[in-house]
Amino acid sequence: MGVRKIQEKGAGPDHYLSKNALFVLGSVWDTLEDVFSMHFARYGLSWPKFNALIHLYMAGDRGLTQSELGKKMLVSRANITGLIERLEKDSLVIRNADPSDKRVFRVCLTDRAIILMNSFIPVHNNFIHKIMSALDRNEKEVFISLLEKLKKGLESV
Amino acid sequence: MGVRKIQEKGAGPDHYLSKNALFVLGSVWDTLEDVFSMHFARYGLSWPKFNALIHLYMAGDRGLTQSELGKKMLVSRANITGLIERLEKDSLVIRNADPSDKRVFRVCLTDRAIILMNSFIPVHNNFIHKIMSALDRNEKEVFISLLEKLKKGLESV
DNA sequence: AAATTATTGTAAGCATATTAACAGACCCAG
DNA sequence: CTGGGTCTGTTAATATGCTTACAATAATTT
Repeated sequence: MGVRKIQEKGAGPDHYLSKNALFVLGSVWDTLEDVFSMHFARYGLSWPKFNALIHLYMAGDRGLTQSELGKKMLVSRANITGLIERLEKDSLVIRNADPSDKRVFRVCLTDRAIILMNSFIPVHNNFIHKIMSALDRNEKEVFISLLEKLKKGLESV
Repeated sequence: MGVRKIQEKGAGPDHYLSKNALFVLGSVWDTLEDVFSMHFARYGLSWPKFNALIHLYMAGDRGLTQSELGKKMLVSRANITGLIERLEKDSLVIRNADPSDKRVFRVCLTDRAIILMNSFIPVHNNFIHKIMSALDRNEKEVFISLLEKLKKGLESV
């Protein structure tokens, strides 16, 4: 049997499994995902689906190509294929062939999606507002600045 | 064509796609996932794999049942089945039948895994220390307290 | 002891992500 | 105007998560 090292109190391998900022951040993120997931589910949506829809909503009637959508959502084209398929199955988007470029589809919201978003967006804004009301204006600013500091540090690792 | 509402500046649907604390939090989390993913990959690991291994490392020679591991990792038993299969394929864990309960396997680290963890854990500690050095001691405390405040708010939604 | 309830690990089906490889269509250079 | 490089969307394989359902085994209740 191999010998497990680093067993001292306070320096043990579990010291980053609790009281650590990254651990707390992870647990907040998990909770956030759960809470948002339920919130979106009440409207038949998911986080990625909402993300796609809001970008398409803002893009207007011309819609977006799958590539454009991928860039905005920061995911690969390969993901978009499946996501759009699922949204199509929900009758929330349609893929229109672009007459000027036979490679691309312009993805557009259906009327059903626009109606959904028109009612969901205010609900979503309230939801976010309610969550963020846990922090006052000053705390929010401090929080954002600390996050940005951490992110800058991350990017230089 | 449906009509898109809420297009006013400052109240438009994109105001929570930037400058918002949750948006910044999400983008930090994304970066964190990328950075950690590369870090783990250098040792042939992933975040979930490391997570399982560190819990097993701390559990000692008796190992953990898949259920116990799931509880510690906060994921369902169904996930553990696949994760353990993949770790078994990497020769990092073995599943020993428990003589006193025919339902369960006790999952244990192989010598290979213990050697790997003995060399990885210090590297990992340094890595986390380096990332967190973006914030000084006071900032870390403030950061954690804000995260916890936010989480408490989240749990009451 | 027998019947009911609970727990364990697995499996199937889905959603979301990744990467790598591909065919088709475009564009620019010569 | 033809070739070579580039871009687009798709596909396949994999990793990770979820839920639901199931069979085997344990534990508890009666």
